[in-house]
Amino acid sequence: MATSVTLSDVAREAGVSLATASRAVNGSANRTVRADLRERVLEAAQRLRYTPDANAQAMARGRTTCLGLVVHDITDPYFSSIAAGVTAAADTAGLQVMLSTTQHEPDREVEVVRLLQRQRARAIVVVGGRHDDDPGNEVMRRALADYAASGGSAALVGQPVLGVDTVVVDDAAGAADLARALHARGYRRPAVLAGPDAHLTARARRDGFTAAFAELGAPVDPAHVLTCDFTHDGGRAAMRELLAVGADVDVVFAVTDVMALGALAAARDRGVRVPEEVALAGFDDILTLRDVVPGLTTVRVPLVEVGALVTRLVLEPAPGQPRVHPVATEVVLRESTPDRGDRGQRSGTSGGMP
Amino acid sequence: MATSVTLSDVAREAGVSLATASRAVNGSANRTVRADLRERVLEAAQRLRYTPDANAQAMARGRTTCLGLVVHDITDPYFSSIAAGVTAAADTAGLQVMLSTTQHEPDREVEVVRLLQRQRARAIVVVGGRHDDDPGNEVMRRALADYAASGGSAALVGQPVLGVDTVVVDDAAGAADLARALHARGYRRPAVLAGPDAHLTARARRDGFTAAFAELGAPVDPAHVLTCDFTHDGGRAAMRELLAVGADVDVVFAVTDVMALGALAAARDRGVRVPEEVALAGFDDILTLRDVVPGLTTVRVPLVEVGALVTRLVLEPAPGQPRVHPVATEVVLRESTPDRGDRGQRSGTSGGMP
DNA sequence: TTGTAGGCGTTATCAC
DNA sequence: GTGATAACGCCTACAA
Repeated sequence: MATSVTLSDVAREAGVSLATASRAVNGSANRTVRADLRERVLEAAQRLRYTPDANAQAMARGRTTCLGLVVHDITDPYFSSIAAGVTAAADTAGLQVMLSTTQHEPDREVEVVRLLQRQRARAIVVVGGRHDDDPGNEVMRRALADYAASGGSAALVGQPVLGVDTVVVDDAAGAADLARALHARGYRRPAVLAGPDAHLTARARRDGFTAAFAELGAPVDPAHVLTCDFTHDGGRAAMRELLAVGADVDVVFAVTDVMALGALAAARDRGVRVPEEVALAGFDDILTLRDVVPGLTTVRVPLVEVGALVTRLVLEPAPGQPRVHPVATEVVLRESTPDRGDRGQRSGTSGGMP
Repeated sequence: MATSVTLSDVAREAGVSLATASRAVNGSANRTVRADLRERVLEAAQRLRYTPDANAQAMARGRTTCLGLVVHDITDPYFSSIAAGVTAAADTAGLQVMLSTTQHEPDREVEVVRLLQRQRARAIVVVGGRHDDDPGNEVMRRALADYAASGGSAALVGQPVLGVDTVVVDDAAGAADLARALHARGYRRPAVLAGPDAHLTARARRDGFTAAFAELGAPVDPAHVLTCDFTHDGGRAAMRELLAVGADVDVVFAVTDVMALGALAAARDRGVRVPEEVALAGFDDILTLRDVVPGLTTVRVPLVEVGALVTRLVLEPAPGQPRVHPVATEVVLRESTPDRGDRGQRSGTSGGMP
């Protein structure tokens, strides 16, 4: 920085030693400063417009006030809500949040952890479901282990496969609850926009959903479980596919709200009305969609709380085994899945898709 | 951090001096290192799992690789889209983003700028419309000036009243375009959920809208211009008020999409159907709403681009007067404001959805 | 090309 | 309670 006032300047101006100035500006641990001296120092600091250099403090103290946050895509309401929880909790703890986005690229995620380690972030929060690929996870696990070895602590929102404390949303149970609720509303021919097969969150939601429907005696047609990207466009593509083949389906479950939005777009493109011709449900209960009419049936995940929780977790690291903190969900029924009433029989002119 | 490998360790391990190690790890400007030596150093670094300390580098070099980003609320799609643009551009420039949220509190905004200055952020991007209160702006202006004096550069997305480079969305023109489009669709009795009176963005949108309607010979009833918070709940409260008095209105313009969502919630609460009983339009064209059915008529602001733009701007500071970079908008007509057809004259409509 | 040494701004450990 | 002074980890003239 061009010309910045240092603590030495302040000390000189106040006529005290550097040490005293330091103690006055940031109350030292045990040492204390005489009131009048501190007054003088503070005045001098103000007069000179002194601003402490956090980098220098970090060096001297051996720790920064930075917390790293890793998400895939900050425009995704899922991540931005969690991010809000993280920033709030970090703020409470007096930490700044360093935000990194990975654009859904695993390599980039590892890279970003390394970057955060360079910054000597005091803690790292990684958000995002893991994939079922050992080599990929292994790289990430290694990066986090390196980071931990350097003294930082990390935590994850996802699945406990990285050797760090993890907040785990009970996706399977939530999806099963949703399935039962839809069944109760009379749906019998569900389809699933399932996301990537290897994505553990997607898989848990898909499996929880299909298992519950099977248990209810209305097994999901395997042909109606569509793999796709875990994104808006993924949902859109899968829905388009579903519509293209004219699948006989009365409700579509997209494993995230954002994917459900993509599905909605596909339906619109094809002129298929939701929920009149086909019902739709998502997962997450993202904020922006809460007031849309017709409302999207979904499974609420307390995203902001999850963010705050994982942050508190990472800031009070526990020795020993990585902890797992489960988070419950709640089904939210809205207009996108109206009651079919007649328990599975088609009513009116349409019930399936074209 | 607990036990971290330093460059000295690497140098010793490689049998070279600290200086050589430094030059090998980060290719020094002019000095170059013999190939075999560099190889040895890099190997040693790898073996020891050396990670450069960005804080130490920042001290030695006199500049960090941090860019500060200040937004009101990261869960708001408006801000998160801009944030995405900022992080992308920052990443391109090799910078990390430090995210701070103000929760709509002006004091907090100033505080956050100071925090960023402590961190010696290389640049600061502030996002958010200004208020029409000189004292408040003066404090912020002062904080940014202090920051600039310390060698950083700042830029703003909002109105050019802070003495820094500013990206200015042409809100008035966008709102006027919207008004004309609505008029062309036959709307004659508009209401405005206007946000805070002192909020310059809100005001520009409101005034652009009302001026255009007045020009078209259908002036907005002043009683139908409602002041409210610049938030979801603000829109909701205002809409509730509007509905409570049974205002004679055929279209409601909320000055942001998020406020329009609040309005939608209020309508739903009261059992008023949109757009059958009253049409609704917003501003921003936030991502999440693009595929909702019925679509929300709005004015598109290229948010991600705005974020990238302001970041590029702040990273190539120009001497002299603060620059102003205007950004144009585009009306997007959707189903929330169907053509009234039978009313008044028609002119060609723009945009629109399938 | 390589090494030496001073300095970046602060904290912390000592004596006093 | 206060003040020198040695770290902290790295970069960079400057000297060799």
